Amino acid sequence: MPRRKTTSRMSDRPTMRDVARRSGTSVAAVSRVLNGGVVSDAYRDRIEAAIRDLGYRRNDMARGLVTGRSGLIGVALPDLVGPLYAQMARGVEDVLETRGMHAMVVSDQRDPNAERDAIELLRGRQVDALILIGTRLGDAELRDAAGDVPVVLVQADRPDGERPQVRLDDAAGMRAAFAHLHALGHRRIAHLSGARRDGAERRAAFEACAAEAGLEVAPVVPGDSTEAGGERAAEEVARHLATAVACANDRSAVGLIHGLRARGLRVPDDVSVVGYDDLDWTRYLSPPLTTVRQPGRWMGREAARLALADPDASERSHVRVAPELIVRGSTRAPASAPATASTPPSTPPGPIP
Amino acid sequence: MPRRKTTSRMSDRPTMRDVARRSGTSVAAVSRVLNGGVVSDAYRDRIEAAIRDLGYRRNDMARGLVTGRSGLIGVALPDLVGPLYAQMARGVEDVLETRGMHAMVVSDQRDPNAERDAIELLRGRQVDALILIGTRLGDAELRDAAGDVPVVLVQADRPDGERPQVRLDDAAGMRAAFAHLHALGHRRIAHLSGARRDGAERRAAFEACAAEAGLEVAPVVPGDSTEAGGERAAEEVARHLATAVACANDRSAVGLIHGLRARGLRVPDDVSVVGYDDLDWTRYLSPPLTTVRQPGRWMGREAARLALADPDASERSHVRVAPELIVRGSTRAPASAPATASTPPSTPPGPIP
DNA sequence: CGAACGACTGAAAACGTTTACAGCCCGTGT
DNA sequence: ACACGGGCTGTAAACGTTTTCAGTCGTTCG
Repeated sequence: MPRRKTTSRMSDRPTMRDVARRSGTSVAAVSRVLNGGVVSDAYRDRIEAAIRDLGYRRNDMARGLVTGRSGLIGVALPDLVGPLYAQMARGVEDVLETRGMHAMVVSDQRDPNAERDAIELLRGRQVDALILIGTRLGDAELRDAAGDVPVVLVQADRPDGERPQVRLDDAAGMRAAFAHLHALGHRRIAHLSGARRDGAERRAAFEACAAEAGLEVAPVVPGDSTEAGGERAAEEVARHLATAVACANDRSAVGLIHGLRARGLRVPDDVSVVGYDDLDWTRYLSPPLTTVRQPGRWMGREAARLALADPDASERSHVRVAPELIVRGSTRAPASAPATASTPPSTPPGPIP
Repeated sequence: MPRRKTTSRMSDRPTMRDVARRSGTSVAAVSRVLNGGVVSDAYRDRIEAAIRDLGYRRNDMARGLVTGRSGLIGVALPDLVGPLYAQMARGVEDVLETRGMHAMVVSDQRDPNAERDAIELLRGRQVDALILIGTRLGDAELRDAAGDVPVVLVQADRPDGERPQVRLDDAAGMRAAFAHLHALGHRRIAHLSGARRDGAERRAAFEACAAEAGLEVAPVVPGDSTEAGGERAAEEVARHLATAVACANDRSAVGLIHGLRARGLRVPDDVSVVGYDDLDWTRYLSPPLTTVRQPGRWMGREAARLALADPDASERSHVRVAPELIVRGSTRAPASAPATASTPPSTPPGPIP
């Protein structure tokens, strides 16, 4: 039996044609009802009724084909499971939602080649803009992969001056952590570094702070961004007799605390530890972790705003987000040199007796 | 200046027409090269060269429009930020990736109305199937919202016998937790219940276990799924003099431990606590949490497999995933009645010095 | 009273693909 | 020599929308 040509093949989903026929009008009228064009009330009623009766839903692919836009923003991130990235994605959704748009999220599993594929995929779907989180692609590769689609970079590996982008002010975060420790009276402060990925700036800031404060002992002990790496680092931290450690991230801070404990060192009694990231569960550790909060959701929001902004508008397109120090239980004054002052939020240099 | 009609308007992205012209062939030939049809080698070479030169990318919207399929599986989940859901999403991606398909993930923020919208959106994008994680929609609502798109349910609130679905065997998980506690020698075991959402089955299983074991004291103390709820529950747990608590989820278990500690009760010395979920950080608590692991990623994989399966194939479409008990440091034998036997499942009896 | 105007309406042309179909060319079997 | 078949190729018709443009019809102004 030949298919009736009056109805579409894909599972007989009704089309605007069907709606038009049932309501005795035309597809143009239906389109106008759907998109808020001008239609008489009588028409509108009849068409809306037909839409309900038929259970009609618009086919966004066809729509996108003719309008040349998809209402989609592509988000490529290294990993859906990392809480920070997920929060960013959510931030993006927050603002898209208010514009009737949506995010298409794909994770590239930290593989630079997969990242290119992800962008490819997103472009095929005609996304209206791309938000690249933690991209490893350089300027040229990016131009090549993204073509003419507007791109917003979030925490890019190699910042590209030209493109809109949002970055965490990692230096400021590390300065806050260091200042907190210093104000508590610590003078032997170590840094547990992270993966090159986002650890470089934090490490540089730490070294700058240490130099500025004139610390004689400020070892940088290498870690990756894992608990295991932190645990391994405990040995070296202990060897340096550091009384405080500013870590490049929470995960290695947690590992470090375990390693320290395994060596009979207590936190914060013997060693103070401050993390970086504020993974949402670190407050439930004992002691609760003092750490630097990365406002992931907010960064996602900013990124979305940039992606939606008119590229010609002369708005500033580089957003630098300031992290916030969250003081909890893993830091205190060293036994040897008691605290002199509590740390005010952003740490003007406290008086030293 | 009128636009040349030979080129498309949207940012002058090249089309198959352009490729055909440049290579002196036809769009059909180009399409065949792209989709692995039959073409002579000479043609293939010329066309591939043109594709490279022009930087042509296929427009998946146009393609989807004619083929009636999108290569997309829609995933609706309550919240991207919850680690379990994110893991499920990742599991889905795992298997789609191998089929050259992709997931379109939208989070409905736990709101049943937003969930309907999400499904609507996904349908508009012509997803080839829908994976609904933790849906609250009932059978009828679902039929209405999803129409003829194949649907796979994951951890649905109200299981719908007809549709393919994957569920965690919550009863088995709770039985494992209970058995572990009981084998350690605990006889006053409490249950900290969770939100109705996914707590009902766990609670029922607990009560069944308690009855079967003939426990005289087995209070169920109400909690929600938050740390705060767990903390509040500590009071009542203490009042019942329970020596062990099987919780409906990790978050409230963590809160409970805090609350217990605030009352001077130590874990596991005075009270053993087992969680449920195995959030990936609970191993870093002190003590590390004994808990029941939900294999989120694996569930996601199963769901994707079901979504891709031929609906007519007489495969079994109900998958029940068994959780695994992870024994760590938050449980031990009660002081009053030392352990009689170790728990068979995952704890080989370690030598006791 | 005629004409111009305004508010609505519908036909039809895109949009960039896939695919059925018909055509071409060349080699082969009879 | 002719028919036939097979391997490639191009034309054109969908797919379901949006949008332009030319109407239609009543109303209002001059």
